[in-house]
Amino acid sequence: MEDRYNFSEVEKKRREYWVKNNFFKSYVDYKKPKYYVLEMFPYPSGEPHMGHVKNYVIGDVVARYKHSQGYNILHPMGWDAFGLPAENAAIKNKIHPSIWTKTNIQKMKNTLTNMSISYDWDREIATCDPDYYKWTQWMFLQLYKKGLAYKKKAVVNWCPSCNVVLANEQVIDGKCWRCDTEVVKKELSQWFFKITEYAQRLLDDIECLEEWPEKVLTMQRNWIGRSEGARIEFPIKGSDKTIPVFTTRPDTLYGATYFLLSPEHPLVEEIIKDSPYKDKIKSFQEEVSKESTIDRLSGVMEKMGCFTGKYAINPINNEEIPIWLANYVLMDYGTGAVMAVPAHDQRDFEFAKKYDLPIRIVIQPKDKKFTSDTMEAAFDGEGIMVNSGRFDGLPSSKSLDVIIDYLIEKGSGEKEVNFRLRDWLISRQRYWGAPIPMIYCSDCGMVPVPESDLPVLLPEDVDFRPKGMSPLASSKDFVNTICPKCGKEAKRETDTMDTFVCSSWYYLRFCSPKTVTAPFDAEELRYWMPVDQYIGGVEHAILHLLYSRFFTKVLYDLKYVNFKEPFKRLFTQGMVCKDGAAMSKSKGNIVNPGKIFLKFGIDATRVMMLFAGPPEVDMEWTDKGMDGASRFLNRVWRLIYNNIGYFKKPKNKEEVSPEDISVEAKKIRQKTHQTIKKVTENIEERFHFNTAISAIMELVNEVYKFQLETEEKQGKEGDVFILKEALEMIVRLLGPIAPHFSEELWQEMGNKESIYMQPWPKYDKKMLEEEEKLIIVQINGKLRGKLTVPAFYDDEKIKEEALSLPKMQEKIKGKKIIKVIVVSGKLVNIVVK
RNA sequence: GCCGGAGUGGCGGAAUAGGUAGACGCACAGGACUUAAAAUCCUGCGAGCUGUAAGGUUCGUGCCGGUUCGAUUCCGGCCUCCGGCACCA
Repeated sequence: MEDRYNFSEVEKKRREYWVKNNFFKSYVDYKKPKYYVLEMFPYPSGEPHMGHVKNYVIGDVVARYKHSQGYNILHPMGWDAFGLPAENAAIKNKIHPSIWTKTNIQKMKNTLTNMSISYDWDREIATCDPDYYKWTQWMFLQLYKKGLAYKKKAVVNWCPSCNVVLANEQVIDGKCWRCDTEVVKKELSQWFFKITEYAQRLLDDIECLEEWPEKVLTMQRNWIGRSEGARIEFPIKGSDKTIPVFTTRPDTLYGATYFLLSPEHPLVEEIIKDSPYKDKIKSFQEEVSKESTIDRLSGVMEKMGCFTGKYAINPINNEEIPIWLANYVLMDYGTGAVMAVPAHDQRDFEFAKKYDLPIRIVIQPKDKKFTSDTMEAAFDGEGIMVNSGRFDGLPSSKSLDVIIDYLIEKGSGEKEVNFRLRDWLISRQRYWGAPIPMIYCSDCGMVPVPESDLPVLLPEDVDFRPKGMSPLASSKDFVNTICPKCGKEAKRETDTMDTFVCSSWYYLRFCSPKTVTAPFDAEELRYWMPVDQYIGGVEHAILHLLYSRFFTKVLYDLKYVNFKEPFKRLFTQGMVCKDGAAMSKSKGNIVNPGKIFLKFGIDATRVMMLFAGPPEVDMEWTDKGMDGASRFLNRVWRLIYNNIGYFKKPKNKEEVSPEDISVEAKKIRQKTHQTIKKVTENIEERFHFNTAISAIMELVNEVYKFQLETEEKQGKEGDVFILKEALEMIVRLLGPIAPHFSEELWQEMGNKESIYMQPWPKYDKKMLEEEEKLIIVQINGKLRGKLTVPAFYDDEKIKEEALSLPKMQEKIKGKKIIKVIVVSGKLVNIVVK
């Protein structure tokens, strides 16, 4: 054993030792409870960055910790390998996306194996591997069979830079989630997954996700966006058509003074065909369509409208109200038509003011009275109904149901629930993805590829430069096929699937990655799923996590799985920042993990990342922090090295009598057990590795002082036993945190078996008890003194002692004691006047 | 605008069924060892006032107020920052 910690040597030695002994291989074992730890698999973009490192270190600590608690661990890793960057890099550097991707996978895998993250590499998967995407295509077919995959012509989000459509979830602030380019609208025929059919269940089952961060659940709730209300039919004057509107406020129906249509509403054409305002309306529609997505989404846009010349009839009072087009009415929410109630909706209020439309108050608050010509903003609170015919005098809160019932009776409306969630657009006009397994036959129409013909292989030899249409369309060998139904010539679908489809089920594949006859082995799935601990960045709070929940529910309905939610517990880690900003190439504040590992070692990096702060919070990377972490490891190393002799000697007796132990040693023993307790609780309950490490540091500091003392004072016979226990615990508690380091020390201490195989240490409650207690003495709530008393003292005795302190006597002299508060074993507060 | 989360020393952060604010670490300063440096070890380290010293004392957890013997923690009202959603009818 060297007198200083040679990390490069030790890390290499221990890495090889673990691999040689196959410690991280996982097998089904019904005798043991299972624990499935999963970190969100990465997109293989090249070298891993510090964010990856943080993610995998957290996962590794959890996996190793849970293993030591006797769980049978599944801890796999793979690659989310399809996607645009591969294609873009390929275009730029003229290498095939598959080569680029494979090279990157190799690079990232090298780093991860170097780090000795406890992955079972036999389970490695890559979504671009035909053995994998065969089953992604299979998933598509199951959804298709169930009517959950459909193709339709729709106005979609188009990124002009990536040359590809985007799902709603991939549009952020009107911009492409990947390249920040402003998204434009385009009408295209596209494949969708009917996630909206699961909206209610996706919302309801959020209640089951007790161990997910509240933040993520809130985001999902908002994204699903359920609102309850009514669908009300408005007849068009002079036409047999009615136009439905959706409203959450049927109670304000009497206040509807005009009617709004989205400029894209399909009925606009018909309504204006004999209108004198026809030309004006056409140019208005054109103007609105030119408004950029960003402006239209930003909410700061000026409200604009145009009268159609037609009238709608309010079904509740047969009042005729003018029909306008307005740019603030969205075609893809509700029905694309709105009853405008300016007195009780701020948007309608602004619009009415601008175009001088009537405002009619139908709900008055209890404490004041509004008048339509003096009110300065819409009143959207609850109150008493007025100007509402037979409903006058009803509280608005109660009138909701009453009015809906009345409309139902009249046949002009019904209850309705609306969701903000849209169907998931999954087709992409790009090369590097899983081909959609569909065939178009001029006779049979759209025919799914038979499951036995899967996979539909991605052709190798394709010009994949983006042209706005799928590159696969240029490959005749790919496109031309025969119809599986009639055997005639037919053409393949040339779009590929959104990569989020691939990643919506990968956690299932990890349970049996080599199964060839099915996407997963049912038996293995039953044992391993659901994922017990999922760890990743919060940026997937909606996208990936919502899609995966959707897939699981579909598979549940198809009886392929027996659980409704895939991830039992979710942990979202914070970002790694430097100089106050997230590390990014454009900011130039990237720290290369490989260089750090070479300079400081893997374990020091782990300690630094874990110690910098709670893992769910963004952390600040500092070089000084790295110095501190290596200093700590070296300090522990020296501590063990200085005392290694005790472990080499023949075995000491296991038990010692109290007389053989010095007072100082007793304190060390107490501290040791307190530390076990604290570290266990901090890891178990909230992943607060920073305080776990600080607790170990405290113990190390105390043992340092203690060993110096015993050297000089020669201690008592039993002290060696206590010292050894403390040292052993320091090493074992560091096991999951600094694995190479503690494995080496553990074996240097004479243990033959790996520290990885050791059970997690348990603390002894008896050892936590103190013989003396420190009592805080306050006067009027302010700290005025301290008192040490035997632990068995009761409140009365403690109070006496506190009051009789000379210092207290002096301070309360001449004052009146009003009362004395005693908090058992902790504090005395003397209240004086 | 709505919904979350957070504001604590020079810095990262501890401490909340209300009970010593600042654990642990970083930085800094002083000392020991050394020819010297590095490394290591020891000591100090929120601010002010006071004392030769030990100590004493006031202020201090974004701001203002409340409850309480006692508030970083609970309540009410603000301010700031971060994240999400955003003309969703």
